[in-house]
Amino acid sequence: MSREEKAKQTYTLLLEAAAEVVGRDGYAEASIAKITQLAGVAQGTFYNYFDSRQDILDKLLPYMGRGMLDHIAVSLPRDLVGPAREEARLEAFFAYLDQHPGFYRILYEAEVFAPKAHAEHFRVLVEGYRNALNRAVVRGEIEGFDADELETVIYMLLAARSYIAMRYARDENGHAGPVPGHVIKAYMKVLTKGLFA
Amino acid sequence: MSREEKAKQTYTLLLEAAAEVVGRDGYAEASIAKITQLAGVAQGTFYNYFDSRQDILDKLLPYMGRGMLDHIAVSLPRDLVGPAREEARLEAFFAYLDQHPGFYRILYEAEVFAPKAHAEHFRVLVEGYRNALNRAVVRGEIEGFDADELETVIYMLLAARSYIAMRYARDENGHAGPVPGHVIKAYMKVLTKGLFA
Amino acid sequence: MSREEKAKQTYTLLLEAAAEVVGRDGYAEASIAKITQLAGVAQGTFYNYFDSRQDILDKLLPYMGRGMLDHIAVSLPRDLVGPAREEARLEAFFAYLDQHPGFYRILYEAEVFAPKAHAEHFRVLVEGYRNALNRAVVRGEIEGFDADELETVIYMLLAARSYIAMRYARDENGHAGPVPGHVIKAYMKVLTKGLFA
Amino acid sequence: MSREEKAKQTYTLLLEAAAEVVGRDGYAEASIAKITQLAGVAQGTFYNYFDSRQDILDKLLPYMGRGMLDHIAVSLPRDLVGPAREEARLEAFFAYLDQHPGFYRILYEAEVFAPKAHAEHFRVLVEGYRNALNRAVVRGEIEGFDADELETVIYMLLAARSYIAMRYARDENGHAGPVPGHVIKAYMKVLTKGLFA
DNA sequence: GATGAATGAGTGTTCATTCAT
DNA sequence: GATGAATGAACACTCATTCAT
Repeated sequence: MSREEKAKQTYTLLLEAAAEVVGRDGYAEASIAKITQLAGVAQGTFYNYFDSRQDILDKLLPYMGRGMLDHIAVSLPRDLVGPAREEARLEAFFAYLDQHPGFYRILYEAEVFAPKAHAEHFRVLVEGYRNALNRAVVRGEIEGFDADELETVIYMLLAARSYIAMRYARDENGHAGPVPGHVIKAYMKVLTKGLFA
Repeated sequence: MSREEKAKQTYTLLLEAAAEVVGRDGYAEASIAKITQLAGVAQGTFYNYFDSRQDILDKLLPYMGRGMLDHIAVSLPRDLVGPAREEARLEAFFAYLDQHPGFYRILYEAEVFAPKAHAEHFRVLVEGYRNALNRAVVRGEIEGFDADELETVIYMLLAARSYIAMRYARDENGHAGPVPGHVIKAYMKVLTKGLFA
Repeated sequence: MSREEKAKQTYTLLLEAAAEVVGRDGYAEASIAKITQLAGVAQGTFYNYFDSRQDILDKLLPYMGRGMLDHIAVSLPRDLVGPAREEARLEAFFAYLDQHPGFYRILYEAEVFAPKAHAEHFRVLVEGYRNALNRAVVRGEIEGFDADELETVIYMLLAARSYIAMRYARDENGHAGPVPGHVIKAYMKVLTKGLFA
Repeated sequence: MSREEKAKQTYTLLLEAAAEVVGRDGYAEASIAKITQLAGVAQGTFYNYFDSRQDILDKLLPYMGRGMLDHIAVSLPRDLVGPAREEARLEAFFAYLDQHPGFYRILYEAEVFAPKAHAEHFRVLVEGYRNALNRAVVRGEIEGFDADELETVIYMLLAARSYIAMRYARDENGHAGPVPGHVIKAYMKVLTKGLFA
């Protein structure tokens, strides 16, 4: 392995270690000592790759977030449209959560501990969703919402994801797990016919 | 003032000070030194009223949450029903937020820093909502959702509140402010007719 | 001992400890750990009395400098005038140095490690000297130097003190000691008749 | 360029870089990282030329000091004698300082950070001065000082140089500059007729 | 019950030095 | 000989908690 490759590897090693520590203990408890010990390098090595503790915390969500978006993009069948497409999107999100149990804390604590990264993550997320919904509008699946209103809807969808994950995708120990079917069903009912009949 | 009254007063003083500090600086930055200084008592005094720093953090959300629920209950016209009742609930929530700018941080950071209190707060919130929605079911305003599904809907409603507050109820400095009308409109459209036509 | 007295005592204890450590090891090697250990208090206690490491370093020279000036003032016979007064001043300085072996390092490293304190110390020193020389001018002991030139002379006198101390008042281990008589004699010869006959 | 020449060049490159860094930031802030970066070599390369950080710091003053002495020797007109020769020496020193703004810090911080080099530098300086003054004695320009006393005078002259440089040869930002004429005049008056008339 | 000085474990960060490539 | 990543000891500083007054 060349020097450059090894450096890249150490960088990733540290990032993965940080992801595990933050996912397990939260940002507040993620000390450099824990991260470097888990990565199997000396504390000083950390500072060859990151400027500060905050620096790696800021890079954590972009790193994981990219993975999540890729997963969802890949999981979504190309030809699926309408409400079914939205349902698939939600299930892909929960599937990713199931495979990456730490992602929930990394994502939702970021508002507090890595606000810039959190804001950027949301910007990207909202932008992607905006394009998806606009295509649905063009296809005639969505009617009667102007652009501003659609943005609010996007926040409602992201919000629902997050709270459903908080309530249903974790057992009493905070570990990840699958989401019951009736949850998805309720979500889809609201999106297709509203709450008030 | 009797000894007991004075003690009660100091207790409340500390709680209010903690609320202000946490609302302004967040849980992580809320040191005993800051809280006691704002309350105008010595650091040692703190430990006559609370077991530990975590103790007061755990009591903060119940204390504030009660205030919020009272505000909403009082604000809701008794005879309002149907979607209009839900709309009034949402606006009462934002009105409370506008008057208590620190509440957003206290509430949403609690998941990280006072998880027990956060869980209990949600239990109470969900319970209240469940009763409200069940009454709507009895009135025939909501149809086709079983009990489990209704719980999911409740989480979606709470989620929407929270994310809308995060996105629309704070200016770029994190200060509170009113929510634009089109946001409420979008929220109500989803609840009354869904997203997909 | 009252609380206040004890606090004052701890403050002085820390200052004395710092003086000893800096005098022995220099500013650069004066760690909080060394200072607090010598003072017999916990590391955290230090920060109840000083804002930072730099803070105590900045206070060291004023604290010691005051002692030195007092010593010289007290040592100088009131009625001594002319060159003999200057000779007595020099010897009083060396006597102080002999009793406070750490003072040399504290004073001369201050230019690097506590520049503000060093500048202020010199300001006070120069001011005092200016008054002394002006009185000698009035007495007719000094002639032919204008105010600007007198200031330069003061710097030459302070310089001589310092370099003589560096060369003659310390043994090979840096410990203090008395200054040989011929040194004083040479100093006085230059001041009374110059170098070039 | 031969291997040996290239090695010599790298050695000098490092020394010059160290001189610039120490002159600008002081010994305490002169890290290997800064020095090697300025020299344009890797950190590891440093240790092919110097044993340690202290090693290069110890070699800095001898390297610069030689330059200063050469400058003074070259500047001094051969046939100048008496007080005028001493005056020329002082002005040559300040001229060197003006051209090498970093030299002041390198020289005067050396007592703290490179004590061996500082002592050796003084030894050389004093030796040179001793020869100069002895020649003046032989020429009959100086009278009434024995050998020991002359050494003290030398220290007084070096001291005056240094303090005058500290006070008059630097602006408020620590940058170098010329010395006012009245300073030289006062210096010469003391040397030719003493302070006390 | 109120006080506030004392405590000490814990943290992020720096940097001279080493050594495999 | 040149490289630069890895090392780990050292340091200043914070803060929840205790306890004698």
